[in-house]
Order: sequence, then structure tokens, then C-alpha cells
Amino acid sequence: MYDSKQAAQEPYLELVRELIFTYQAFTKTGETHIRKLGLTPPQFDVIATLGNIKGFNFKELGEKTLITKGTLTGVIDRLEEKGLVQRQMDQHDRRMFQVVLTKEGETLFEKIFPAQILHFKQQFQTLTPEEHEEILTALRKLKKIFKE
Amino acid sequence: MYDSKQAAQEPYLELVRELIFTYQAFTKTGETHIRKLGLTPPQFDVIATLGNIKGFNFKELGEKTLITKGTLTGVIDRLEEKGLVQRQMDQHDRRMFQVVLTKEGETLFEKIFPAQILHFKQQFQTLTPEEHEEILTALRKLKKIFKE
DNA sequence: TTAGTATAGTCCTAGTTAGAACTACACGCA
DNA sequence: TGCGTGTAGTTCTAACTAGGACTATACTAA
Repeated sequence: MYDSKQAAQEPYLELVRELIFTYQAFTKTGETHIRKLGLTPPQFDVIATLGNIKGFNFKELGEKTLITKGTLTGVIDRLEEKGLVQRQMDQHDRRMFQVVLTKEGETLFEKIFPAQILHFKQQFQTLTPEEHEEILTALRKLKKIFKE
Repeated sequence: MYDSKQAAQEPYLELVRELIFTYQAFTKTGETHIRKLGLTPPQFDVIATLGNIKGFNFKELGEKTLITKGTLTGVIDRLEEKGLVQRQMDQHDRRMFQVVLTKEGETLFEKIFPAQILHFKQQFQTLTPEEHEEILTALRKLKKIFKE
């Protein structure tokens, strides 16, 4: 349904395809670098989210990283095997625990995060504040369409 | 790294988050409807791409649907099990074959595709041609940033 | 106190994903 | 003819994905 020939007939398909390509371009950015560190993008996302913070429980972590609970269990398992994060029992509510970075996790975070931020920052510096706003507005309009 | 608190510090994160949310809103749209038909989104995509067309080989189909070959094998397997598509040996090149809709596949296509198109069309009718262009431009700018 | 309801995280299922190794076939050139 | 190279699709691996069933714990109201 996202074919370019059909897009000629249905102009909205052009928009949809462009959204997909833009999203794919985003997910590709930095992925090579992340994988060289032995991490997957979701794993990196968790490390980055836990950096400079005392910890999050699963619910919070899922909201921040946009990863659903069932998936998060596996991601945290693998990060725990790598010794990068730890599950810490919550004192007050034994149903939940805090996920925190280990010493190794902290070290990794400090090594990779500034570089990643800088990388993105440089890429976005080509945008004027006006362009930034225009893109934000455009995305919100598009999102609204899909949500209705 | 896409946390909203950090977004206050790094404005580009706001853009990145908005892109993610917009993309997620898109993937959710219609998904419920598609799943009721017993299809997954990639499966639907294949059916929709093959509709009104004599057939595609794997390479073409992958390019149209943005699904890579390794994944496509499985998707087509499951559609074949459901009796909706068929692999047809190519007369000239025995390495490849055409994937075509079966009678059942055609029937399903004719039942679901017009409804889906209409659904999208109506949603996009709230956009003026100018807004349409603005969004397209915005997405292209954003894509360019990620590709550099 | 106890029953009913809600919540946190795990487990399970079915499917998607990319990428790399593999097999079979095709094609061009010597 | 036969070798080398390229291409089509499959298979394999490791991971992610959502959603629903499940377990353990917490909370709320009678």
C-alpha cells in the first residue's frame, strides 16, 4: 500500500512513505556505533535512560524508553547478564524493584553518552530555530491525523 | 535518551520523540482492523502490494513493502499457509518465482483494500495542499539530518 | 480480618527484524 | 566447455515486539 506508483494516485501515500523513510533513517543513525559497543538500540536506550539517575522501576523505565513490559524483561535480563544493570528489591513494595546501573554500567554510560549526544547535536545544528519549530508542528499535525 | 526531562536540556530530543510518537501513531492506525482479519501489518502490506498486479518476485516485493528478504520468506510462508498467496516458478529463471495472490487472496484484497484506502483518505482530507507540502518538506529535512 | 480488586513483573506465543552464511542457478568470458 | 562471479531465495541466530495469561504482592472496603 506504500508503493510509489500508487502514491501518484493517492498523494497521502507519499507522506506515509516519507514518514517511514525518515523514521528508518533515524533508527539507522548511531546504530552502527551502538552495535560496536556490543549493545542493541533498546539496550543502549535503557543505559542512556538510567544514566545520572538513582534508578527506575519497570513501569517508569518502560514509559521513558517506549518499550513494553514483556519486552523490557528480556532487555533487562540481557543487560544484567552483561553486568551493566542490576535489579534492586524495593524496600516498601515487594512487587517491584529498581533497575540501576552497575559500576560497569556507569562507566559505559560516561564513555558513550556524551559522544552520542554530541553526534546528534552536531547533526541538528544545521537547523534554524524556525525550521525546528516547523518540523515539530508538521510532526504534530501528522500525528493528530493518525490518532483520529 | 529520549526522556522528556532531558529534552528540556537538549531541544533536538523533543523532535526525536515527536518523530517516534508520530511513527507509532501511524503503525497503530488500522492495525486493530487488520488484526481482526487475521493478518499482521506486514502481511497486510504484502496483500495490498500484490493487489491488482500480476505478481512480484521477492526482490521487487521487498523493495515495495520495505521488508528485507530474510523476513519476507517467513511472511510469505505464513500467507501461503493461509492460502492467500502462492509462489509461482518463473519460466525463464529458476532461481526466482513470482508471488501472486490466490483467488482467496484476491477476494480478501477486494474486501479490505478499498476500505483501508478510504479510511486514510478521509483522515488526510483535513490537510490543505499547503500543509501537505509543509509536512513533506519537514520530513525530508529531518531525514536529511539523519542521513548525514 | 478477610474478600475483592488492582498493580508489578514474568512467562509464553506468534510474529517480525537484520544480517550473515548457504544453496542453487545464471551469465559472461576464456 | 568450464570457471569465476553474481544473484535469488532460504536458513539460522539473536534480539525485539505486543498482548495476554499468570503469580505475587498490595490496597481498599466491609
